Amino acid sequence: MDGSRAERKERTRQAILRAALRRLEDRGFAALSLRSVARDVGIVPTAFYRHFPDMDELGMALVTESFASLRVMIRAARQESMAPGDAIGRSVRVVVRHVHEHREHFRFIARERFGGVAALRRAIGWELRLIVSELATDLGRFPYLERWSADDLRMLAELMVNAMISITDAVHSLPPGQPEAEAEIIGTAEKQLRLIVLGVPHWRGAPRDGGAPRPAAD
Amino acid sequence: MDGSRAERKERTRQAILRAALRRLEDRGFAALSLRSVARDVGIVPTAFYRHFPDMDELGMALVTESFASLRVMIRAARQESMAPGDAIGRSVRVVVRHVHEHREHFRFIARERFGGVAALRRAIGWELRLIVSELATDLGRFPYLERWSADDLRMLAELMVNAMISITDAVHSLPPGQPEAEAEIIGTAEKQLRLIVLGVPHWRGAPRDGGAPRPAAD
DNA sequence: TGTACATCAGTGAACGCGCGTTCACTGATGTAC
DNA sequence: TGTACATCAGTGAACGCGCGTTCACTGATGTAC
Repeated sequence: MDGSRAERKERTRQAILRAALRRLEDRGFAALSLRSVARDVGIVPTAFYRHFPDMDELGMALVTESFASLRVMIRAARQESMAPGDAIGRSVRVVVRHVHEHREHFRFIARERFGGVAALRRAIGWELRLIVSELATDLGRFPYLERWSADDLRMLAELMVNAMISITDAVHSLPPGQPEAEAEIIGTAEKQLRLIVLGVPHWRGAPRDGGAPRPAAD
Repeated sequence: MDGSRAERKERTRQAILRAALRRLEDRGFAALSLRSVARDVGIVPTAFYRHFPDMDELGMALVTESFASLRVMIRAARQESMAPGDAIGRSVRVVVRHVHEHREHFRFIARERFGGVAALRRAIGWELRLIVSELATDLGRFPYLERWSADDLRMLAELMVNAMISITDAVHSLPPGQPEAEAEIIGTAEKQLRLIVLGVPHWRGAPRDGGAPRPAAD
């Protein structure tokens, strides 16, 4: 056991976060007990209080950590989408890779987004709305989208974020080590995003680019 | 207390389901206790076992009931979508109305879809996949879509179901009695579905209808 | 460098509580004759 | 229609268990002089 007292304390704190995420593999946060976390870390239950005032604060720390992870992914996906070529395909693969590498973070967000703890639902909802706003701003720089209203950009961003969320759900709901099932998920996700993008030039008939008729399918 | 013994038993069973859904307003199913349900119903905890072998079976009964409710909604939305005129708008409004009238069922599905109980996650996932399949079949009858592959129809159905699910999430995450916030949700949902549909005639350039260029926005 | 004191991460006993489940029971309803 | 017996929804006491939280503590690390 080396390191200063502060370093060792930080290490225990990290161990608590790791143990909690591991325990959350098959249970919701509401069903996670302080004692089970302490047991996994190898400390006595009362030592938990040296790091968090209660379980709710542990939950909030997990939200913070999980969204830090999500934002790393978004930054990577954004870079892929700005390079020329198959932007959608590369973005989707970035998402899938990150979901694999940080399964626990994404599962935590997915599960607690509508989970049993109101404080976590609120915090996660807030963060997701922020991400939608940021994507809406980004989208405003793409062809056809420069003249869209802020509202419509948000609408589109929301649609895309929802599509991405359902990819992450699909990815971590399949058992590990099924490359062909995963390839299918990736394929479907790409198609969905392509279909959405396909509608963009025809939105409200704004751009004068050939005047395809509005579909009769509505 | 009238009715036959069987009728009274059925009434208690219904009371248990009602009490459970009421308790699930602010908690996940994993955090729902047998004793709290019994307390609400007004029976002794042990009487619960006359109706369900354990809490898991109560959960499965709630899945069955909630999806019966969901299917009523789908049938209504399908009817709206076949009448001429603003099919999307009317379908969305049907969804929103049903979500209001059966808040508890929809919240249950939303929360337990990724919730802490594996058996419920599996059952709900199965039912949702079934619904996607049925919608895919339905969609195959619309203009432009007759010649889509089964895979692509499923992809589109999934996208639409996800969009609808996020409507229901949005609806029951807002406090009751906010007509203007709700109108905005409805508006956004309609736009999202319209945008998706707008891409349909241009998918893979299949139909020869004017040959709009593929968008550069990918 | 050495000593005296302060800090504080982790300990361990103890508490009261709500939980799921068991068991033998009660007494109203249902059925066979 | 009346009687004797069977069924079974609901009762109430009891159990052992894991939980969150309190408290006074220990002893290694850190700091002031």
